[in-house]
Amino acid sequence: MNDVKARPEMEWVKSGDVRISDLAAELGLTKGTVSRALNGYEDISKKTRKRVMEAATKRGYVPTTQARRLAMGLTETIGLVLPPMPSQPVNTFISEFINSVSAALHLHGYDLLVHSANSEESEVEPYRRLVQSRKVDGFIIFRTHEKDPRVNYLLNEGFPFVTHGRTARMAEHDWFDIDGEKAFRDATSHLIKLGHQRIGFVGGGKEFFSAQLRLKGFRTMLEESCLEKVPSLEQPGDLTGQGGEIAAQNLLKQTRPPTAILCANDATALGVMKAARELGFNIPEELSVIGYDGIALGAYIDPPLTTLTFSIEESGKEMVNLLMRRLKNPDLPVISKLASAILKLRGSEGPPSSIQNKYMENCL
Amino acid sequence: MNDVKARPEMEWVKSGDVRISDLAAELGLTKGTVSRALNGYEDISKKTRKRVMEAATKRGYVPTTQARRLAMGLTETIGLVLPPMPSQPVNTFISEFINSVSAALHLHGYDLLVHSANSEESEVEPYRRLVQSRKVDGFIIFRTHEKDPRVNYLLNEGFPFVTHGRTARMAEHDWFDIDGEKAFRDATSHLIKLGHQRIGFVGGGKEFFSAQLRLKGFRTMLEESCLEKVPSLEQPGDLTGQGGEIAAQNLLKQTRPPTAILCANDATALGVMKAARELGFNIPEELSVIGYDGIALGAYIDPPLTTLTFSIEESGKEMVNLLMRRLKNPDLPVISKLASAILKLRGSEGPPSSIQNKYMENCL
DNA sequence: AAAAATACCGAAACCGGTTTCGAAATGATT
DNA sequence: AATCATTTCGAAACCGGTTTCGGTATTTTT
Repeated sequence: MNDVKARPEMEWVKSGDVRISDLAAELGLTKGTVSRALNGYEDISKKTRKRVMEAATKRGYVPTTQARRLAMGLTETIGLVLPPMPSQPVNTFISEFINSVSAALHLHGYDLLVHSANSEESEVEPYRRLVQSRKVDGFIIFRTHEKDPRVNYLLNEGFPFVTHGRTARMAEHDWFDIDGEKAFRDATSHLIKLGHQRIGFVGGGKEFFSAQLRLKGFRTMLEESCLEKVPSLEQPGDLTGQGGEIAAQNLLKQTRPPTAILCANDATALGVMKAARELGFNIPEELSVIGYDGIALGAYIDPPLTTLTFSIEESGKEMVNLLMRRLKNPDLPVISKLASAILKLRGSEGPPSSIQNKYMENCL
Repeated sequence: MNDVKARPEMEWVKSGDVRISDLAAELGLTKGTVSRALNGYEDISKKTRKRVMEAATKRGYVPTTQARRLAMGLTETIGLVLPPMPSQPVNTFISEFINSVSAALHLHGYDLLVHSANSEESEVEPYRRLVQSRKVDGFIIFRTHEKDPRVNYLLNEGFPFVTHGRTARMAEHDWFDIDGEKAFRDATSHLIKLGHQRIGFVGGGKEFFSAQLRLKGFRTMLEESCLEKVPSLEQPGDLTGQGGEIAAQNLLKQTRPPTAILCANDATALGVMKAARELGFNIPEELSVIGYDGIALGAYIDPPLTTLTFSIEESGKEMVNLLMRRLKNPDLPVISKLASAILKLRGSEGPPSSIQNKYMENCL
């Protein structure tokens, strides 16, 4: 890229053209010495170090990452595999999550490698490839299943990772999770205090462990409040808007439809609201709806969606902390962190139109 | 990692433990020969090649990516820098986009490095770092500005990249874009045919080039239809829900409010709808609203949001194609691809309540 | 059967850094 | 001033591959 024409006299710092050997030659030193000077080794005189540093900044020297990493035997890269998303409606979570993870990693000098999963191959295949080709030092995994093949594979391989969400083997790996059980106890309690007696639940499929915990919280609170558990009021879902629609139809077409519906995530809640509208249920007068995720967009719909929300940024940061700790010392005991979601009231819930029974504080 | 205790007799294929030198020693060959055998060089006998290949698969040999890339002088990695997203409501676009780009890159053997931008530093800083440390071979850039510092930097540096969106210097770099001008001509035409005479426009800030083109399409169609251009009906926005709210208030509180509002994206449209509800405008009877982006979630609100939509997957794929071409041959002439958005009618628009003037096909 | 051509593989340099080890130069000690 | 301890740097190996070059061994040609 050298122009034949003479350029005006200016610092022509075309970045990326100076290697450590160039610097060494220019300074009359060896590569090794320059490297040690730049990396703060103690066996370099202040004078030499100063000379090297100045030359480095003057020439705009930046070490080639690939070479440094090869020499040091690490990739300084963390892998994140996106789940196949066939027309997932509201995956606003993912981009925010990626953003926060990436930012947190950057503070530690790590890069984020985002890989997409091919829905035709096994779920672990992308992980296997990344491990075998040694492209990453560890993984961030989210949307865990109770029996998660990815977790099984990595545990077996002894490869570092942190999950967002618990698994059946959570005692064997670091994890971060939101206390969905408590969140749904809170939400259920809130509805009961408003006077609801028949509360529906639309969960994620049972493959997602988190969805089960949310269901558990729902049931627990029902029991504590002496409300009978009605199986037909618990509908499965697939965490999509469409899943919410179908589930809501099943719920609302019953002879005694629920007066409130708890949803395992916001996308589901949007589907529920849509179906409710189409069936002529006014929200929140005739039907209360509560979601989970806290997507910002929920504030813009009518009525604004009451939801359980948590800090995605904090999630990313915490997970990165756990992972960095693990990378520094693989033999440390497993730790985990459970954060809590808070109920953000926005208006899609309220007292039932006809309060059948008075709310009872203590049940005996 | 050798256990002292004897293990049962099984193929102990712990992946990632075999190097090319191990293979070579095992076969009585040199590294170079093994490498050439594996990479299909012609100067290897069929017999030797077979022997090498079999040993490789048997031992589960996979070349270490870092070493290969260092030797070959390329990173096989593309960078994508996320814009700072301070509570952006609807960024579902981003995750889908990342997903499709990542998948497309994978087909070419490339990885995607996702970097987050720190809002405190200059917009080009992340790019500069990635270029200088030679972490990537090229960039995918989106949300371009008319005068885009990132584009300026990379062009000056001679570094490969493709943009999603045009810029002032679009003749100098490859780009992919949606024909927003045409899209908004179509949408405007649709509204006019429905009988609307006073149409509002909520644009993105003028820093986004695409927003300007959309505005241009809007104006063009107004002119072609002999509708006067009313400056007060053109409101700026910032592509967020909140921006939409503010803009809608400015529009709807006027003495002669518009009967329809075109929005530069769906997030804005949601804000507009929220403000309209609060001001007592029924949609679509008293106010038509049209968005742009085609976020899946728009189908779940009430009324479902009519929007201009395009294939994000195709966008990602096309951009990757452009970039791969550029990497293979940096000296090829600049090319670009313009895709079109289609108007997806979902119900948030309709004829105005009172048709003031009859729609005129030709204006003379 | 000798010469020329070809097939096949080893040797070594290279990519751009890091890190260990030892030697020379400097300073401190007696 | 001779001895020992420190400071400071050079030399070389190494990370794990790729690629060029040249030299045998094997065929093919005459």
